[in-house]
Amino acid sequence: MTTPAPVISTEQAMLRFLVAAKPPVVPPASSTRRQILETAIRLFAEDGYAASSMRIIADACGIRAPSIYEYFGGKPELLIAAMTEVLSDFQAFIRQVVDLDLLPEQQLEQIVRQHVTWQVSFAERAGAWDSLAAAHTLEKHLEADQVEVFNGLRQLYLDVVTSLVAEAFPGPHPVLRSRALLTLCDRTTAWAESNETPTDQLADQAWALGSAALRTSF
Amino acid sequence: MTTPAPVISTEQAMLRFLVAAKPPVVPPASSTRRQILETAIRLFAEDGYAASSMRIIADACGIRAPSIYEYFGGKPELLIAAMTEVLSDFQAFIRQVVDLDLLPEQQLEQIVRQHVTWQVSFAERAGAWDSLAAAHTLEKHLEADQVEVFNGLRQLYLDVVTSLVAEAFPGPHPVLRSRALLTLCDRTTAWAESNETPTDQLADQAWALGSAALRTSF
DNA sequence: AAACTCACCTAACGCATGTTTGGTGGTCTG
DNA sequence: CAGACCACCAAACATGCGTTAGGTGAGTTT
Repeated sequence: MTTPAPVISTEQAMLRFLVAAKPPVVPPASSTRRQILETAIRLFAEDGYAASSMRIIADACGIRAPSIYEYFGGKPELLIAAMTEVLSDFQAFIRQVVDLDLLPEQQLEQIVRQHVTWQVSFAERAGAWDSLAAAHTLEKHLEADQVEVFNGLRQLYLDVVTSLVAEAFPGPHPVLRSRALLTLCDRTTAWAESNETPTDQLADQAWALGSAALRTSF
Repeated sequence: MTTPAPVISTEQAMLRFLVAAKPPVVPPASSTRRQILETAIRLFAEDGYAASSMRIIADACGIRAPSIYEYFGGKPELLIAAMTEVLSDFQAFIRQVVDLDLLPEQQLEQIVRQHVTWQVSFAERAGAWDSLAAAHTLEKHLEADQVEVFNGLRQLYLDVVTSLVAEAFPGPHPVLRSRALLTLCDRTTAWAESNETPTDQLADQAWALGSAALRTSF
């Protein structure tokens, strides 16, 4: 299942990541469609796929279930659209701070801070404490080939982070250390001792914990 | 929702944790009951609550759905039994290495290693990559008061770890740093670059990453 | 041997689900 | 003003769900 994970060059990883920015295939254009999508994102993340029936999603939008079929082919398709929307949004947000001219450690810090910032906004958008755990749960309901598409997109991001970690914090197990760093980014929001902790402070904490852990020698 | 999290003394936290070891209220005694319980643990963790119907669970045990009602009052009760079993098993396993005479840092290392070891065995038992994420998803299907019971038990463990962290690695935000440490314990298994990585090595990695992060100064 | 217990079963219940059919009313367009 | 289009809907469908009722047959007890 897992390969020995060759670490590609930072430049190559970043270029691949940047190039994956495609305009959405179907422009939204309809506000009802948009509302259904946002509601689905929130309910799927909060309550899970099975617990969010088409009727419940529709009611939350002020419409009836059959109307959803005007915009989406069915429930699985709605799930794919919701997950695609979230993943694309995340990667576009990260792309804003990708800069080939930054030093590796500075680039890594920028990405960590942007990641934490996005996570805070996702928690507000979807009411979910952990976007990655939610995604993993939801993927149980998808076909294997669709899961591969999402994993491929995530891998582009993981490659960027891994190559930066390997450059900025040389040492063994760069993949494992990258995953640890990204988990800190995903979860720091949920660990906050108060809901009013400012985002900047959460980003500080994630980077402090993460950069310390990255200096680990095994 | 969250209090300023007073850190209680290590001794007090450990005693509370140890004292919570009660014999199960209902002795299993029946092998069919045991098989249903283990199957439910696996399917709930792998596929989720809604996707694991009574018929599917029963079929996996070689019986028919109504027979489950000979041993459990219903599906929610089966879920509670499954989660109680897993949480009790985990805490009993941790209890084996709780030792009031150890130095805080040594005690913490023992607990981290035991935690990682348990996580590996849980992954084999239930096919799930993250017991805590699975638990959080499943708790959506429980009544609030039952969730509180589980949270109370988890808090006993978190208190032990937090007090040890505060003693062994003095600094601000002991609760946040403890949660980060425990997340490393939960997830290191899933990050392994191969499924054949020996448990000892996973424990090494978790403790290396964790103890490095704990030295963080904010 | 009769009575009882036990583990399990088949059949069926009411209900919620995803989805399809066949509209309805309003707004543009000729 | 007729007709096309659009966004939406009520009603119905087959299916699968958790659960209950009632029964069967083997093993034990009296």
